[in-house]
Amino acid sequence: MAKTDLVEKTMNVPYGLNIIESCLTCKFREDRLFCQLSPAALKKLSSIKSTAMYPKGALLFIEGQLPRGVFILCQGKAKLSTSSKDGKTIILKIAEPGEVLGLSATVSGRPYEVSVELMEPTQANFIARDHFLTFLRENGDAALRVAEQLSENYHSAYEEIRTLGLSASASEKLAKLILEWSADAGSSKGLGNGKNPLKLKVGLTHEEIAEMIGTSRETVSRLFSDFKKKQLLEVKGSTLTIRNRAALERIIQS
Amino acid sequence: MAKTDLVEKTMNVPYGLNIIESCLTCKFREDRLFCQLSPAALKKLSSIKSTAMYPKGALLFIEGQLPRGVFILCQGKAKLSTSSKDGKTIILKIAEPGEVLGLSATVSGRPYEVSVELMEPTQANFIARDHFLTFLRENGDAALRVAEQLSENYHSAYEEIRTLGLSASASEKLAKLILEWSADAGSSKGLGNGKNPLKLKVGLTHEEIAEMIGTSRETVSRLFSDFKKKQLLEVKGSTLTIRNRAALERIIQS
DNA sequence: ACCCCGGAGTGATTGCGGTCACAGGTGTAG
DNA sequence: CTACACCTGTGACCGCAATCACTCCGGGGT
Repeated sequence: MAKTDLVEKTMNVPYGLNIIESCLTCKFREDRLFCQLSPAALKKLSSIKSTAMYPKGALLFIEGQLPRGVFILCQGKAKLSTSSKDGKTIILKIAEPGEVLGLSATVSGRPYEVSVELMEPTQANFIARDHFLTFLRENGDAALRVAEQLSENYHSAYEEIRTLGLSASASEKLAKLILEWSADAGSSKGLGNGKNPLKLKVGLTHEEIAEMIGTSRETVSRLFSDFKKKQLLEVKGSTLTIRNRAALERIIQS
Repeated sequence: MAKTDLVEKTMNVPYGLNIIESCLTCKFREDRLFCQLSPAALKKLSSIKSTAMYPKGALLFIEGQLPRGVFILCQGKAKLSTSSKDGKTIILKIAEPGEVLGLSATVSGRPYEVSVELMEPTQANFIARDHFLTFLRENGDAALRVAEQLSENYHSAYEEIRTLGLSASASEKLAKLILEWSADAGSSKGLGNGKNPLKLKVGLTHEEIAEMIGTSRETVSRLFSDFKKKQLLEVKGSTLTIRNRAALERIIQS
């Protein structure tokens, strides 16, 4: 494909990324949205998508814009956020490679509800809205997969509502977030207790963490101090070590 | 169960409802999920659905249950809520006739994330999960409509996140809710200002309103007093009259 | 008629966490 | 190496709203 050639030529060492050459050999294909489609459908899909590289900090789209289409993250993380006029911001989620962004807006035609900012240099596929919709109309199985994805999106939004609405204290919310992280990372059994400390990398500032749990930066700082004092965890640089997971779970409580 | 017996026995004049005989003549068909399907698809659809009547207070399903299928409200309102172990409850939305409930859980196979309690005697259609899924697989256009519905669900969850996470004060949230109500009701232009008071029926207790905006019952009471004192609105029985919509909008502000 | 119960209004008290204000710390670009 | 920008940690203060504890009201049920 000409497009890919172009990419190769102009971006030999784009932003220090190794480019994923083809969707067919992409390691994320298996566990994501468009796995198990018919070969014909897959072919059609790759004919309407275009790949591009973006630098760290780039904005794929901004809340309120009319939906141009969907983006699929090949590699790199992205921050989905929304903010009010008075500058307050919520981070709804950190998207990982393989995720489809802008799906609900593209399907419904409503404006994008979040802004997407890349946290690292990123390779992403783009599919324009009209192409995407006609593709879905012609491929019922793909439409069903999209429905599943949307269900998942809804579910995570729902979880966010629960934390925001049901948890009394800020410490509760922070504990919840940390446990979520640890589940994503070493999902392997009972780490994080006593003799089995669980380490994880946190690439977020306190400010950003605050925006994720709907509190202030200072409160996050104080809570981390607290948790450290209580021996629940340790922080060295960007590495967080969970020392007493049980106690964290107890904070979320009852 | 005794409850079901009661339902069967009293079915003749179920709960003072006029039964909607057929989906084909239902006035909600036009503007809802499965409009504009092919006649064949519509026929199939009505062959797999079953209609039932429920008393006020009935629970269609409960959060955490495995998804049995979807419910479509023919008439009557329902309260979608979720709650934590310690008894705190959030109401996510009040569903109106025509809405499809349990969609995301049914599509994804995840447990229902909310509980649905009927606020009035209600007629509803039920479609079992497996029937529904095979129907979707065989009708691509229906799958796409489902995707649209899910987008909408996501969108309203997203709005909830914004109010919960971005609004500073409780008054802001209440003002927002009231304006939402007024938009649903007399969407007609600039009512609710000065000489054009906009009346609307509120069938909710202060307790329930509190659960919708994530605050306490007492605070809702106090806020209503406040708003009345400031001439923004009046309350008589279950009728709420908006006197100064502009001021309400100013509360949401900046 | 009565009671009774669920809802509504209101005061007093208290504490969590937001905000302001600074003082270190760390990294990186010049 | 220095400088500047951006993080992090902490103290002081103070306001909103949760909570507790009542009273009052109205509509059913018996």
